[in-house]
Amino acid sequence: MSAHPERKNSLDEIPPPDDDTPATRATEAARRREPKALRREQLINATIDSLAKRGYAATTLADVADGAGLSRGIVNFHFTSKDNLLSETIKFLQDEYTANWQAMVQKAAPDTASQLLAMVTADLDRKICTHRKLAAWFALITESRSKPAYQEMAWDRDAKYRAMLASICLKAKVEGGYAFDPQSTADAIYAMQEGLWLRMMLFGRGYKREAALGVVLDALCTIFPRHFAAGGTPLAIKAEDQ
Amino acid sequence: MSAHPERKNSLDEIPPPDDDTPATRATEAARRREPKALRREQLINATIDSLAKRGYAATTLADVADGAGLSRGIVNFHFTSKDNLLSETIKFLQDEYTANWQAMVQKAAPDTASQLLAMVTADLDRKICTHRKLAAWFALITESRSKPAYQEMAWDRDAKYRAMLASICLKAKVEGGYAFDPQSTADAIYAMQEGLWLRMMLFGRGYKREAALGVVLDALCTIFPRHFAAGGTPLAIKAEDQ
DNA sequence: ACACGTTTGTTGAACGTTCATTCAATAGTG
DNA sequence: CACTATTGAATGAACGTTCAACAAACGTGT
Repeated sequence: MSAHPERKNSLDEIPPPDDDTPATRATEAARRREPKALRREQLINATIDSLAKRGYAATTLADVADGAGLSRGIVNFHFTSKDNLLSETIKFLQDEYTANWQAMVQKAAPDTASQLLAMVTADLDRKICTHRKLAAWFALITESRSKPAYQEMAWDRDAKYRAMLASICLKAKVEGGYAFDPQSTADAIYAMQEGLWLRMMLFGRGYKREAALGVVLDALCTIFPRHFAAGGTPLAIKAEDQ
Repeated sequence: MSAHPERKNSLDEIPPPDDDTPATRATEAARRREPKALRREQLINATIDSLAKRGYAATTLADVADGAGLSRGIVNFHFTSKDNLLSETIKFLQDEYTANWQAMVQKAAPDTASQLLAMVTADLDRKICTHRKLAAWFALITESRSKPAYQEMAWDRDAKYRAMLASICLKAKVEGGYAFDPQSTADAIYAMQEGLWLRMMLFGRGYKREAALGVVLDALCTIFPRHFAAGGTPLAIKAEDQ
């Protein structure tokens, strides 16, 4: 009855639990049974796709709905308004970002160099540092002038990351006897990473994750020469001198 | 006859040559005599204002015209289309940016430290690093996904700056006996500056030019310890060792 | 098991608004 | 009188939102 051929959302699609009706996967019926949260995530993903492909200005609800393989009115049912959809999208991206680096730092070894390396590589992680996610994030954050809610979220995200980075830089300074100011150094590193994000976003196929990673690792070597070996970036754990 | 009270363009307004009619500055008549290029610049300035204040999505031709104190159809007369107006605006910003750092580098002393300092402070110059210009630039550049012309301009701008910065880093490396890779270091510095731009754009009143300048100078001290003294950033010109 | 009303998710057409663009009319200039 | 710059109303397209209709799933009583 409907004209939607198939839903073709981007990757990270979770196959539904496959509960009953094992036969031909009655698509229409199975789709309807998916929980509300899944449908919301599907629409957010379609929004990210649209933002990345067409930019903020050209992202329409019709395009989002088409991208998700659903009909026109669907977004207003799940998100009540376009503004709200975009708010939830930026929230999704920020939450994913913060959760990712926090998890990576927790998983890393407790020594200073490892912690620093974890924070810095988290930003360039495969999961976070996709072209579409970067493009969507910049498209949204750039419009934050007119949306105070965005700005607040961005500030929050920033504050958490900066504080953590600064505390690690302080530890490194004590251990390595460096002369730098910890907060200033943390700001410099953080700014460098956002600048590399911008480059990756702008020049997609011309500046890849690996290139950015190389720049970051080189920078760590020159800033923390007693914590990182010159070559690639094996970390020389410091413990002998105080 | 018209309802436009006064034109209230932002700063850098060039007062018209004030040629004849010395009396009360017959506004309407004087305005009409201004050359075409001036009117175009006026409209571009109004566009930057609108982009900064309302964001890309909410920037309309009506708003630009109002900002310039002119009527609705005026933009299409001078720029034929909105797309073209935005193209010319981003071109204006990029040209101003490139001309500024090139002039500052040329004016600076020829030693490595001075050249480096000139390049780096040019980005944070009063003339370039205005909140409205940053906001407008990000708004436009972020939408470059859908506009290949923007991307090409951005690539050009980047290439010039990066090449110059890399060549200076190479000189510094030879002079100072540093271990870093020159291109990688140049990329790191450049990325850091764009990241600081982003912060300034996002947190307007919460992160000022002076703060960013401090971060950059500190970074120069740690990266080029033989070229920059630790305290503020007086540059210790290197000439004695080879 | 089955029938039936309720709830929930979904659709697509309709509405009203906003906006870029066009253009005929007008005013200023040489 | 040409010519150029400017105006403001008209046009038509695009978009967000609303809503009546529909369909599937669930609950209840039998």
